[in-house]
Amino acid sequence: MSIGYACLTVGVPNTNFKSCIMKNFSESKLLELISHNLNSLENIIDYNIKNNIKLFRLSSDVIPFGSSPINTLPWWDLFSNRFSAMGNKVNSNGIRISMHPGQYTVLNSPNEDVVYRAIEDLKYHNRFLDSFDVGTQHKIVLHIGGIYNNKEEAITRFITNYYKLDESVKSRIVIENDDKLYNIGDVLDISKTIKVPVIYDNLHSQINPFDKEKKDFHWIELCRETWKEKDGFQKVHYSQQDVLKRIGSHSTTINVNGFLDYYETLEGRQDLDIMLEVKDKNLSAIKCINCTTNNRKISALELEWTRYKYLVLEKAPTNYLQIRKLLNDKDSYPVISFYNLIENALQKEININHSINAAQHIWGYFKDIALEKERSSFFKSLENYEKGKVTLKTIKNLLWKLTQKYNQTYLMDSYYFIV
DNA sequence: CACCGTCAAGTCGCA
DNA sequence: TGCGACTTGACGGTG
Repeated sequence: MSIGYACLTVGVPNTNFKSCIMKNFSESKLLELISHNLNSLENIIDYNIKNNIKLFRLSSDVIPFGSSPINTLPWWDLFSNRFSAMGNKVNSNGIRISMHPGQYTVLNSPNEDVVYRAIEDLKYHNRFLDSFDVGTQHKIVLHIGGIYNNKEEAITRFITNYYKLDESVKSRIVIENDDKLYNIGDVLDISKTIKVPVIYDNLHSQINPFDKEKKDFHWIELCRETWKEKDGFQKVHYSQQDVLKRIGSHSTTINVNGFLDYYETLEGRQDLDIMLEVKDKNLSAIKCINCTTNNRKISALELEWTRYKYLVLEKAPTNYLQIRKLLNDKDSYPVISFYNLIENALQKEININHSINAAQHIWGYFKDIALEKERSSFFKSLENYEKGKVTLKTIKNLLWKLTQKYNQTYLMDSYYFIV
């Protein structure tokens, strides 16, 4: 079983993607953007390898205007060396990649033009994955599309248009239930005709159920039948509702207790990959991996603690002390209590005294090496923050600059700087 | 450097 | 029939 995350990272330097608006489009601009984005993508892959994350969705935005007629660059050729290098890393580390065109790629539209663009977009996604030289278990996830006042016809159109796709594109397509129009029953039905694997999304099914009496595992077992040998392990999407936001909004982080409730219903099945859809991305991936791994070593939690500790200290000093105590027994693996305390701390409102205390802790790394003007600048900012003149972000930016300047590797990976 | 409107895509609900 | 909402992260212009 692999657990992974989608497209972007949180708190990993040099992993951002750039784009431009059509108005500023030019070939040289495009070359520059692609080159930058491929660097970022390789950094993400390196990060995933280092953190033992074996499942990752590639962003569609790596090649700006990837399927647009304005992009006539043979990027797969121009950057073939870069793709090979990344492909080797993916293959040799047993990483499974995937892509997921957005909600605007609609294969079943009654508008021919829209369908044409959808087909072009799927070709782009397939070409992108092909550039890594990976097999057909590396999938392209697609929703069914719109209804246009006649669901039956819309489904027929989806099937007809699916058959128009190239064999190589079809070999990667998998279909997913959505939160509005096509529930898991609909998607499984479509799969019966076109024999395409089905991804079960738990949150979509909760919002748009076929039969709300049926549990997640029921659907996962039915979907399992749609995955063949050449498709690799069955994949599912897992996410939780953000309680403060609109129905369907993904949560900030994956709540460990909720995830484990779900995980336990899977009856120990290991031939299943779980793609998390969550705002804190890689952070939740590491969390869920640590919660489900058979390799229960406290060193994994200690490593996590180096990343979370100042954020916890800033939000909840009590939790900070509790976690330190929790990690004292080196033969234990108190993973659930550990993440419960972290999640609890991060939910708390910022308290000005606690945040000043945490900033001073970080300052401790620099107090003996910083220049006098850096010292005065820090304390001046701290004073201004206390008076409400500047935000905490200013303080953190200042400390982040010092972290980089003085190469404080221990602080480099700290989530403290992700405001 | 912080802030915020804009961009890009297609569908659907509502005047 | 046409317009606004929906979604997302980055752009790009302003202060």
